Amino acid sequence: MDVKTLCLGILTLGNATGYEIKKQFEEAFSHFYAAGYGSIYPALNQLAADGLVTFTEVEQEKRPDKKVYSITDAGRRRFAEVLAQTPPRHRLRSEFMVLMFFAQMLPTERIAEVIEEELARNRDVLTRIECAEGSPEWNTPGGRVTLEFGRALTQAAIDYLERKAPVLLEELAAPSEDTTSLDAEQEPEIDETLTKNTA
Amino acid sequence: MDVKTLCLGILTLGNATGYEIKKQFEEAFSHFYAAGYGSIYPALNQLAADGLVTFTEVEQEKRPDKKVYSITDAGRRRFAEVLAQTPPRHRLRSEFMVLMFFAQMLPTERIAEVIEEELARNRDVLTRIECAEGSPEWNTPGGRVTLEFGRALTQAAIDYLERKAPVLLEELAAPSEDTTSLDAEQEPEIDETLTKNTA
DNA sequence: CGTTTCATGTAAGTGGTTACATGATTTC
DNA sequence: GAAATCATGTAACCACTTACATGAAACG
Repeated sequence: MDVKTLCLGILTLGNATGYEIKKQFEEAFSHFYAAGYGSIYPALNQLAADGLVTFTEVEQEKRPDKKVYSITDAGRRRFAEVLAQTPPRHRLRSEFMVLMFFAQMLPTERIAEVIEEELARNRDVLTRIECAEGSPEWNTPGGRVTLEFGRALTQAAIDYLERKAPVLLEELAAPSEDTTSLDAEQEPEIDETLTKNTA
Repeated sequence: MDVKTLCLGILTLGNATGYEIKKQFEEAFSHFYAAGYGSIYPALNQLAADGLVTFTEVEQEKRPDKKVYSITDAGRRRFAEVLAQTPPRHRLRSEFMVLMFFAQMLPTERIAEVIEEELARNRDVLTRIECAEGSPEWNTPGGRVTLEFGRALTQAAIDYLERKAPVLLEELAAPSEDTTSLDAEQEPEIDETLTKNTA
């Protein structure tokens, strides 16, 4: 599913400008789908060219002019069609996790900093979700589920990081002390090769 | 961070072929970074051209020939550099969540199916993580953290979906019965417009 | 006997990011 | 006086996805 389709979906909920659509993304979707102006505005132009949305130019005093977009019947039909045949993918791309994986290659303070940043980001997501939960706008069955689901995941992340960050930092500071495995004594390095070929 | 850098990182752990690198991705990284052959093989060719890895062609009987890649000193240095200046991003793109959000627009059985699929996927991720946790290969401070963190998030997702899926399906089947808000009586539809302009 | 495993690649297409461009108004 | 808000866009670039191509052997 692309940004074009998502814009269509948001316009299903009511008329909006490109700028407002971006805000909708940030308010309720930011924890599972990001989109910037660089993809939203071209998407809207394309949708208009395809007759899936229409717009009215509104002149304003003291504010830049704006285009208020509405979804057309064709647009509604198209959205329903696309939605019906969208496979429910769920992909994470996390440089944070990569940094954690290769934690030994970075200074321990840097890791501490990175974890702190990630915690801050998660707390931020959480407040944004709780704020959206308070607004009546997202109080639909689907809206509630996505917000609650987002909250559950974000809370789990915060809990884990708060609990385990100190342990990791300790391990990194003192690599010889192994706090979890008592039987593995002095395993110095991973073997030179990962190829376990029987040939 | 791109696939090229990730390949370099994996080769930090030991020599491997492109095929094996893909397997490493699947075993330990799949829950936070995906990569297919279509990005791995070109990445390795580029890395070799840049002198960051070398390879030996190994002829095999009964198996296709293969190229075993090793990271060079320049490659190690480059990886450390890139890692040190990688911002810890963490982005989710979830069509599953989009489907949940627009659940009212789909048949209830389809939603049930989608949730079941997502649960199955999560259980799959969980077993893959638990399998990796059993193997000594990922028993490093960083390896443990990424696996445990992945497990925490996946478990939270499973818990939430198992707990709340029946509630959602009930709400969708009987839209008039509102199980959560007792004060909101007969709010029929979201307002025609999302524009809350004061002008 | 069908599927998975091993093994490497290419080529076209897509879709999104980043940076740039502009500028008045309101809030802190 | 600085920063955020409102408001819309373009253009170059980049990285990844998907589909295609090939083929023997082992496993169930």
